[in-house]
Amino acid sequence: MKNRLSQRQQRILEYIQRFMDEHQYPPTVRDIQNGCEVSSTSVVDYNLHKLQAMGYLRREPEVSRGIELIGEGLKGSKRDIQRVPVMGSIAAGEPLQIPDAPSHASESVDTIDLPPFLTKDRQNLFALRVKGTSMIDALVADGDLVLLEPAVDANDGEMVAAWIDSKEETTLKRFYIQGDMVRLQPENATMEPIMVPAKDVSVRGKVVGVVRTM
Amino acid sequence: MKNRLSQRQQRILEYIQRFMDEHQYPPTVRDIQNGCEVSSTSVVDYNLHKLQAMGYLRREPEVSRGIELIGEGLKGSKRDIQRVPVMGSIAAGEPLQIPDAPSHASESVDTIDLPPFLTKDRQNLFALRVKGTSMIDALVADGDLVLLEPAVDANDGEMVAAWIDSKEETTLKRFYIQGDMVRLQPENATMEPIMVPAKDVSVRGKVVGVVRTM
DNA sequence: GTTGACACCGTACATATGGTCTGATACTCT
DNA sequence: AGAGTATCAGACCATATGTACGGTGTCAAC
Repeated sequence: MKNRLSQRQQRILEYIQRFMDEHQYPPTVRDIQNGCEVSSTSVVDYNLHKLQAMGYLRREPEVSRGIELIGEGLKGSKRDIQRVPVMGSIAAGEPLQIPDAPSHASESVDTIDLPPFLTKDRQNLFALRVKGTSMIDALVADGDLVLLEPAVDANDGEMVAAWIDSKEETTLKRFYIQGDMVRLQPENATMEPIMVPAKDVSVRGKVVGVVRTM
Repeated sequence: MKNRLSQRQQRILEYIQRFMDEHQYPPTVRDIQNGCEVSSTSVVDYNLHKLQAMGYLRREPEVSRGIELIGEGLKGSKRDIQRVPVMGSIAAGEPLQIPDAPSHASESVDTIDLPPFLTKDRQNLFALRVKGTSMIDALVADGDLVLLEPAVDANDGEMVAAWIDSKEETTLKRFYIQGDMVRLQPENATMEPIMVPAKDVSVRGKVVGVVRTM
């Protein structure tokens, strides 16, 4: 299976995206035919099969307009939004559950929908509501929503959500390795850094975004 | 025209929302018929006409699945996202155009899509990219995206984008009225407030959100 | 009672639409 | 050149789907 899009497939894909931005529903095979200057429905059908095989879209057989863009096919589309869970609050010292296996069973958690300019291809994001002012100097305020990408590791200076064994809590801090210790640095002049053995701390996620509403 | 939804119309509306969240396309009249336990397609058609007249949705005649949710009908739907223009940068002193009449003609501007948890019913929002550190102490950093609601007025202490006649520029500051003067207060210890006559300053928008990506 | 508006039902119909078949054309590879 | 593959054109069919039309029961107004 060739993995590159032919010019025609590219055009069809863009047409579908454009169509779905304008209307709230997908185009028909014949819409695509006209919109992309194809002379036959069968050609469209043929290429849609190809696009489906390449994972750009899914089709519901026998269903008019039964086209769903998925994966790569969503890029650039208005509809490329991710629903991410708000896992609770952080820095208030409460234990925090992190989605390991996608715990989609628990419908109870809040979710928010994020547009692509916030997610930027990252997968399995989750969000936390910040409690407290420990990161105030890093421009993260009480009540802000921080967006995290799951991670088990971090580079010096990155802002992470980290689990501290001894305290049995997850906290939002900057991460620095110092020998076999880890320094968790709050960004608040009135607070002291936390030093813990590297083996007693585990990174849960890196902060990739901050959102504040007023 | 009655303006309340009947129980059946309520149910149909919710069904359409649910259907469009699950699939990427709207339901057919018969989907609705089954999903809402209606015994006839014509009843669905009848109620869809009603919903359309009440402004909950739009229908494209003769088009299968030609249902678009609009206005109130979008509430609670995953698709309730607003596309807002990024009008440029602010606080760097460049003149800044603000959308008065919807200048949708200018396709050149960047846009971002905002989910409902950020927009919260507000209309005609626009965004600006922050240049500089004048609001650093208000936790707005260089490079942040601020979300603004058009306004011609502000209360003391609100963060606004304001046009200053004498300087011919728009700037992001906190807004305070002092007699017939206006104090535009930067939130940066190294910067001085700007005092201008009230008649020479016009508020363009209030900040309603801040977004930062890393 | 009669009327009329309203919500609902059952059905029939036209067409919008996806799928398929047949064959043709271009391109690669041997 | 010949085999093989990818692509395309046009026609055709089955069905998915929007819509029209006639009819029923209810309820309030007159």
